Amino acid sequence: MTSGNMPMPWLEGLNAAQKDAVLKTDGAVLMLAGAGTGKTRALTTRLAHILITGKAWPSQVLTVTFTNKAAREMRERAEAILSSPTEGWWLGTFHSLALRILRKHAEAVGLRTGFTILDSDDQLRLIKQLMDLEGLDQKRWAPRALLAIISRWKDRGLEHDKITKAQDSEFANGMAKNIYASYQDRLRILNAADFGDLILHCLTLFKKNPEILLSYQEKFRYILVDEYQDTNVAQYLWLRALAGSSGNIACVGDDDQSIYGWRGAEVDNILRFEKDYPGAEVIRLEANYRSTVHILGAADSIINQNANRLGKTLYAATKEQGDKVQVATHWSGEDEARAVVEQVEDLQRKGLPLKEMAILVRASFLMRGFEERFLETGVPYRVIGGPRFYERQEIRDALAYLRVIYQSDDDLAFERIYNTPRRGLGPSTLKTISTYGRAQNVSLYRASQELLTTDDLSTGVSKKLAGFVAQVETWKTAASSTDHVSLAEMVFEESGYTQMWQQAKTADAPARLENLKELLTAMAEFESLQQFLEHVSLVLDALESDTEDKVTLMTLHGAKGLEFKSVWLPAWEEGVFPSQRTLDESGVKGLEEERRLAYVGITRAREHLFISNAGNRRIHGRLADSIPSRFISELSNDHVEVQEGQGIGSYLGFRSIGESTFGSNSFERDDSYNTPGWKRARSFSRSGSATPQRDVEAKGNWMTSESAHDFQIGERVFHQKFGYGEIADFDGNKLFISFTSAGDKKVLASFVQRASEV
DNA sequence: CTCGGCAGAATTTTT
DNA sequence: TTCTGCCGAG
Repeated sequence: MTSGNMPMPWLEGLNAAQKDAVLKTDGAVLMLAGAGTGKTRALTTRLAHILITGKAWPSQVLTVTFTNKAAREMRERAEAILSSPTEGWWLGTFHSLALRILRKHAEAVGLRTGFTILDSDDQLRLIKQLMDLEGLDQKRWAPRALLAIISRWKDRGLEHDKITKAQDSEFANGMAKNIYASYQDRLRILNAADFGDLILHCLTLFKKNPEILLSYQEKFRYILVDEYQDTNVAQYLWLRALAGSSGNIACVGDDDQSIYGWRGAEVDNILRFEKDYPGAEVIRLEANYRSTVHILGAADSIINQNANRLGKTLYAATKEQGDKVQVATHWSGEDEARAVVEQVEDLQRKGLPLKEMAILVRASFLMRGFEERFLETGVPYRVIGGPRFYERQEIRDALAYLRVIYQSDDDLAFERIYNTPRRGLGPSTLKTISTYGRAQNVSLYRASQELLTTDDLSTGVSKKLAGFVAQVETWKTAASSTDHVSLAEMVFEESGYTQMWQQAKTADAPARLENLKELLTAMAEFESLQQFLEHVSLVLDALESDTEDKVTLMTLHGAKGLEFKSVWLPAWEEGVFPSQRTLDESGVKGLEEERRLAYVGITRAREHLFISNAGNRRIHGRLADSIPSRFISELSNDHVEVQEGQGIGSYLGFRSIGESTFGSNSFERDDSYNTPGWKRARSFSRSGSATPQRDVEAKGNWMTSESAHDFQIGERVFHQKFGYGEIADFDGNKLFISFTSAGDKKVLASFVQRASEV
């Protein structure tokens, strides 16, 4: 390299392995990067290095991530190093990059320009329609399961005509394959593609048009891939096609963090990298800059139980031994939540900010107990997860309106909104429209227009439908003379959609209105409605503020890539974690994936880690006995400390953690009136200052907090999470409220407001 | 067409 | 326990 003496300030602070990963730009490179080893930094620096040293132009480097968030982060870091904007770069998620290619060659794969992208909701509705058509009983065969089967086929790069007997599924006696075929037919007619198609269509495009593939192979002189362990077969083939034979491809991944096998990810892709790219360089990043010795030791003791791995040992970059991992057994799930929240408050008292703490659970139903406890004690928390922004009902409805205006033959969008808000048009009218449409081979919207000129509809229905069509026509006209944001505002208003939510008396209505506003903000960043619609389903993300000081509550899956100073991993019980269902469905392979999930959870912690289980847990409303997870016994004794004072004894089968005594049982329901949270809540309600609140609902006028004696028994009140209810009793600053849908709860007075004031 | 009441199911979900 | 989807009454 001629640049041997050139100063390279961007390499500063990297360790030897990281520098290696940056400097070996040519040929295939696999970076095996353990948790917390600075892989994103290495990858971004590599990208910057290629550009700064002039090895390629930005347009000649393909950088692939899995999430928008990761893409955004890489962009920001690259911008910081290069101090130049990254617009136009080929840096993005698999799906957005594939879409970018497809938009240029839509006709080559049987789509027309401006094709729409289906999300899971659209997909499911289509599947249901097709199952109806085939006369399949949806009680016997779950549409969701069928959709999953088809999606997995797509993940494996299989088109419907490639499904062999061996790959066919038991589903409805082999009907899955047929429905897959008709599903693809429908998509083509609708001029739509689902997420899987974005990759799959690219593969078809490359296969059928070698010259197009060649042009991309020549264009992309370097390829960089993040989270390689999560790629599915289709994505793997996509990358291989683009890398061509010369293949300057660098992939970063960690086989130990592969936790999306159930979604089609193939750990095999990473395991066989060296075979795919002969002469590939393998670089191991093993210096962990995140966690203490004990935490890494615990993580290692778990992941070591897996047989199928490339093998890599994380060592702590720090000498800091830190605290041992705290392991505790609780009587019940409620006790566990109580204990965890107490620990949270304890650490907060010692000066640790809440945003440095996280509770990571296996499944979202486990969150409830913690949420309730947080609400009761007044500890601010945020839930991460739940439906993605663009998957929310109100967002999808709003988008459907815009799609009907922009592309009136979008039948899925039409179906979605033609009776939302209620206009007295139901399934039977839809049936008439769609029968007509199918006969005349026109879209639902067109069919509606034509039907209005006939007398096939009753006068009442005809009038309502005519009103709706006329409205859409007005908006279409307005679209040419109004900017897209104002148009959207106008549509939401005139359609009565905003009003529908304003009048809704459900607890989440205010948040939904807030989301609609956020949607408008997001739209403003695009130049036109068309541009916005083309990208919205791939790019739109809820903006979450991580500046507020709140405890994070999320699933283990959601936590990948994040880190916190203190982490709690509750509900380590057989059947819950590892999940019984995974064990049943995927056996040892599933168990190993669960174990990797445990590994991911542990390695999120920088300084404090708490692992716990409960002997009794409410699952589906039923109280179930449970024994501690086998993962607890896999933790190395050297790095673990069994917490005294809240255990319930080893009779539950808590077998292998040394001979530690569990201390005396203390089942005392220690009253919650002494905790910092309660005191805080009390001062809040006096001063009326910021009150803890579930994040999504944090914007509203509820801040005018009340204290308990402002209320009367029997009064109707509103609570942001639980909705409407009636006050049954007081207790200090807490109210016992009987909620209409959420049942009886004890909540802080500062959380509720008079129903009449909502 | 709409609303209310009951039966049945119930992970994880980067796009 | 809690949500969804279906069926029957108004």
